[in-house]
Amino acid sequence: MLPSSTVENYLKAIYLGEGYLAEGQRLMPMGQLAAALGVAPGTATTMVKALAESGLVEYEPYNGVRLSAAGEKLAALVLRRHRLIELFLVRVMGLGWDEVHDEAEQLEHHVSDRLIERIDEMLGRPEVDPHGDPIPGADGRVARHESDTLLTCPLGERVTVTRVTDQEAPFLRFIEQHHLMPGESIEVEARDEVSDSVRLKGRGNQRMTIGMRAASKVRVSASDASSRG
Amino acid sequence: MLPSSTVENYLKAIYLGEGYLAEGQRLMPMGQLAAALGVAPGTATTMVKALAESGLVEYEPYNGVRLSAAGEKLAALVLRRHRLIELFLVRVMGLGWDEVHDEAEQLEHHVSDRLIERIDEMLGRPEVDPHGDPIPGADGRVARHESDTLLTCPLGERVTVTRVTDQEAPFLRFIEQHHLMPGESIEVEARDEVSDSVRLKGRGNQRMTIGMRAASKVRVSASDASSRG
DNA sequence: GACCAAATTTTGAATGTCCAAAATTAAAGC
DNA sequence: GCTTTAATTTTGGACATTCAAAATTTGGTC
Repeated sequence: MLPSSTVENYLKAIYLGEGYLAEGQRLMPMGQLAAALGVAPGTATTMVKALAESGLVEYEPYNGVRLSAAGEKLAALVLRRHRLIELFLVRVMGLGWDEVHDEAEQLEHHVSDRLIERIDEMLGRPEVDPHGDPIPGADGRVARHESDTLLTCPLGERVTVTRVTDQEAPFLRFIEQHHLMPGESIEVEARDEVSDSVRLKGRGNQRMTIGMRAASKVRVSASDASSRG
Repeated sequence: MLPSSTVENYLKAIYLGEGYLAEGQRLMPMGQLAAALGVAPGTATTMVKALAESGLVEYEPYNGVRLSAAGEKLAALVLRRHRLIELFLVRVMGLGWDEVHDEAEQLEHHVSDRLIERIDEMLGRPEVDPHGDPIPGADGRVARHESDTLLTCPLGERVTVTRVTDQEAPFLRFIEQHHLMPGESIEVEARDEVSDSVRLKGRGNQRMTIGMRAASKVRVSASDASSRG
């Protein structure tokens, strides 16, 4: 029995919600899951119990839920479809990177393996989507390499934007307008806890100041010296 | 409230099932509808009553069902999406015309207006899909021009294939292999009721004989003299 | 005009997904 | 250790979609 859209969405939400606790015992609280999916808490409980029945998750009542190996693979494949579709919509269909998320959210559940393979081939087996998010392989494996954000990277060093971890259209448009998209080279000049802000030197040494919440959503890596002229 | 995939499929089935009775009072029998959708008869009855409630169809108990104006428009738009997607998959994605129907069957319910508009634009606002089926406009209007089939066209005259009205992959592959795809020029040499067969002269005057059922699924129009030399 | 077969509708029930509100449990403070 | 609060689960119910099987209607036939 192939998983419904709903099941795929639950698995994806758990998969994506796993960036918040130490290794090993990482369990997603039910409340967080319900909130992520926009359903009532009771609904999530019912659904998660069903998912546990079919072996896709491990459920610890009152504690939370975690993906099983099978569930994790399935979730990765959903994400693979999502991200390939996003990249396809931007590169081939010419849509804006701020408008492809919702479309992909729908299509990810209804595109055949055959078509996804065609898309992957047509795009040259890409490794990241337009937001810099890694695209899992057809086997469900992902190359996760840890990286800093604008909140954690060293001050006064040139870094390259690798990833923008917020899919909201207004935020993405802000990023685009300020030349903070993946690939751009920038530098963090200063951070100030009190004013909750981060000062940046961007393209053409243009200065800008953004809030810490926003800064935490921009991932960067040290600009590789070998990549410059 | 936007229509579910199920509702769209019911409307589409009624729309497509309307090629069998005289004008005006054309009603689709419930049994035929149920068969087209692959559901039990009782299921179709229940659903059609609900559709009648929401004004998408007119339902005459024990007689059958017909689309309302609203229902017809909606059905046409579903078909528009379906056919644009099919053409897109063939022309842009390079899939075979025998493998795009099922894919489109899924995607037609989940593609946004925005993306459909992009596809339409990218394909140059096409009028027919890969099978020669007309693509309704964004307003739901279709240019229906009547045409013959290989069963009804004049004998011994050159005609051009315009449309193949069976989406089954094996049939489409047969058509492709025998050069009977839309655009090909052919001639019906003879028909024989007793042997239930039709003899054709195809590309390069290649002879072939096909059954009457198959012949009825290939639509043709008189080859326009102005389109030669 | 009664009867039969075929088509159709009704009935009763199942599944998947959801909610609101009540009941329960866990955690934290005193 | 009791109590309050927050999180979670349970309960009872809704809605859309489906089925199988029983009941009904319709359209002929004799």
